[in-house]
Amino acid sequence: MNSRVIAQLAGVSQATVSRVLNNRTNVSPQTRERVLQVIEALNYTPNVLARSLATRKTNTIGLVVANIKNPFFAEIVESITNIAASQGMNIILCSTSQDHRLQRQHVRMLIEHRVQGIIMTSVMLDDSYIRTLVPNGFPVVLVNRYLPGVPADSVVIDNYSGAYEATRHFIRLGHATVGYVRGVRNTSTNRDRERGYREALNQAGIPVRRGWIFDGHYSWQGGYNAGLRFLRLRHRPTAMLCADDLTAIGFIDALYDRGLRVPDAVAVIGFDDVQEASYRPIGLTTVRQPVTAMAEAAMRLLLDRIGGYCGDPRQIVLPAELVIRKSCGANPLWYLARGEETLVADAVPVN
Amino acid sequence: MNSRVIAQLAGVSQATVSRVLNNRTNVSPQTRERVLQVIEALNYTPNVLARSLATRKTNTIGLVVANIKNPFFAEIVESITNIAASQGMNIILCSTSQDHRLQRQHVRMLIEHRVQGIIMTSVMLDDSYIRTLVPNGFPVVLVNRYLPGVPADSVVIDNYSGAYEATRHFIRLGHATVGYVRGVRNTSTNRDRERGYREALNQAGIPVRRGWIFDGHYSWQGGYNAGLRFLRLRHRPTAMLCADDLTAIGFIDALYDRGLRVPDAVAVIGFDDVQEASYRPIGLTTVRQPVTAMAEAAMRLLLDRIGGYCGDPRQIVLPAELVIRKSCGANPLWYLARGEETLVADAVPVN
DNA sequence: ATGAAAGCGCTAACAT
DNA sequence: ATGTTAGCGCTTTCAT
Repeated sequence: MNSRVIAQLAGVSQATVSRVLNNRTNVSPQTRERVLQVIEALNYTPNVLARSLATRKTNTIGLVVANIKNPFFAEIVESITNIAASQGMNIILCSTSQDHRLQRQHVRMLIEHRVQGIIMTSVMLDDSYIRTLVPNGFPVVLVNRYLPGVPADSVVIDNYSGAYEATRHFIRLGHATVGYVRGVRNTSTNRDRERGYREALNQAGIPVRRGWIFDGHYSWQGGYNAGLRFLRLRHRPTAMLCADDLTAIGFIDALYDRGLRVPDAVAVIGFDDVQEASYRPIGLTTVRQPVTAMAEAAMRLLLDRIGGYCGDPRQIVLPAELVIRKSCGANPLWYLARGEETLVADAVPVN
Repeated sequence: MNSRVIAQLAGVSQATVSRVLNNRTNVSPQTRERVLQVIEALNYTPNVLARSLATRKTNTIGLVVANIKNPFFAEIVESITNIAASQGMNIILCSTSQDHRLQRQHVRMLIEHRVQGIIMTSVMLDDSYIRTLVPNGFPVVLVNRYLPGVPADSVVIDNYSGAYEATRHFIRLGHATVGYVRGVRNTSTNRDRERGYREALNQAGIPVRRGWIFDGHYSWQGGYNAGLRFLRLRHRPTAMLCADDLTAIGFIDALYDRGLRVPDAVAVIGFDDVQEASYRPIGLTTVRQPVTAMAEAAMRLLLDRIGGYCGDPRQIVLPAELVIRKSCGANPLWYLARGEETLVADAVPVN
């Protein structure tokens, strides 16, 4: 069913139906009423595809994430879909499973769908094909991970400082041996975090030991495997920084399965501050990413571009914040003794 | 840019370009090659909207979930988008935040986009407007929650039995006092689970006490609040069934904040078996929903409908499975003594 | 205030 | 094997 049959039944031209649908003013109240009644009676719904074809606007944006099951991405998706909905924008969601080919395919699909812009949360450092989109003026915003050398808008937190501070925190707590579990290696996030970790050790005059850096993949399983390898170490570090919270939890679980507890056996800090980190039995100290603020910033950048803004790329870097819980072994008294405020998280919500 | 300019530059008709694009056989290799080269050179991408308009097929399906941040839904989204991608289908995702109006609005939007079918994971019992879609022959599949009286395809687990068995398990472990934290009340899932809980107590001759049933909303916060109210009880039950895992974790966290530990203070069982339930420090006993199987079944039903199948609605009910961890206070020895296999979950993954 | 007509970029007969 | 033509269901001038 289409607007033409509505027109016929209402005894008007199809153009008039279109005017009613779009709330144009130049249509008499009686006519409008009549048209609306027919629409109602037939339960007619306009075809957005045809409209988009005619207007060359789809009001749709593409959202590409690595893995929706990672709660960090789930939170981003939630925030962005909410903002989009409130702006009358629709979202086409793609999950790439950290797969280059798949991601490229998805981007292609999005462009075929004539989305008005794309938000990508999961670019890898060698996804340089993105570079070809941007110079064409196609609106792209990178969130969470960025692409050095690619002139695209981006929103990230200061991962370097986040990791640096987390490692510093370990050192101040008295740890002279600190390890690291990596995330996906060819991502800006992992690169910056690993750099922050190394730099903090260097500046403290603590050598970085290769054997204390484990591979991971921003996943529970990656952290678990790292934990198993950690356990086989002759000399274990007393503290471990993990590339994200999921990794940290996997790491903790591996120790747990062998009867070791955190922070007694090892101190652990993660990255993201997903809700799981705050679950009390876990109590993960972590570097928070302000997801909502990131999503808002990303949507603002993207909508600016869609609105025609074509200035230089803007890079938004939000601050990282260390959220102290129990997994780092910090004791509130320790902070008190040093005259610092306790940074302890999770005030008890009252109803 | 459109296929017409490709045609011009390649010196062929636009119909031929279309043939190349659709891999039709009736086009000479040389022509095809020439066209492909122009396409490549101009980096041309066909317009799916126009194609859909012409073919009346969008290859797109709508997916409506309550809340992507709930890992159970995240897993459903992940599974369904993967299956869809493998079938060349695209997904438009909507998150309703348990809001009737919003959900209705989203469904309308999906129909405007001419999706070829809709998968809904979050219908509420009074979402009877769905009823109007189905008789029109529009493909709709309900997953997780169903709508009694609405003749739509659906995929659920046997929530009644799941809750019944979980409660039975408590009773067999010696608990004579068992409480329940609800999910969203006007959902089939909560209704069936609550019924299973009540029935198990009834059949054991244990009275159901109103004060031991708390409201929740399938959320951490709901569980946490229930936990706080639980703590104010004069006579507390010794075991609590929770409507989902998130609720259970919130409940556990509330107790934890007051210094009580699970299962020492109370035994707890959840529902879903999301990954969080298996995190070792939590170790939540729970009723598993086989998410992947549910997603596959749902997609199969939907694709059948899209393919033209128009038989009677099919209701698929998958079995629920109790996954034993430590939060219910079960001890492997206990099972051993009774000559039962231990059902304990989470075999240690080795790399 | 309303209608007629020309597109939007594609597919799908129908011709040749 | 290729071209011509008529839509798909809208929006948008341009008339009236």
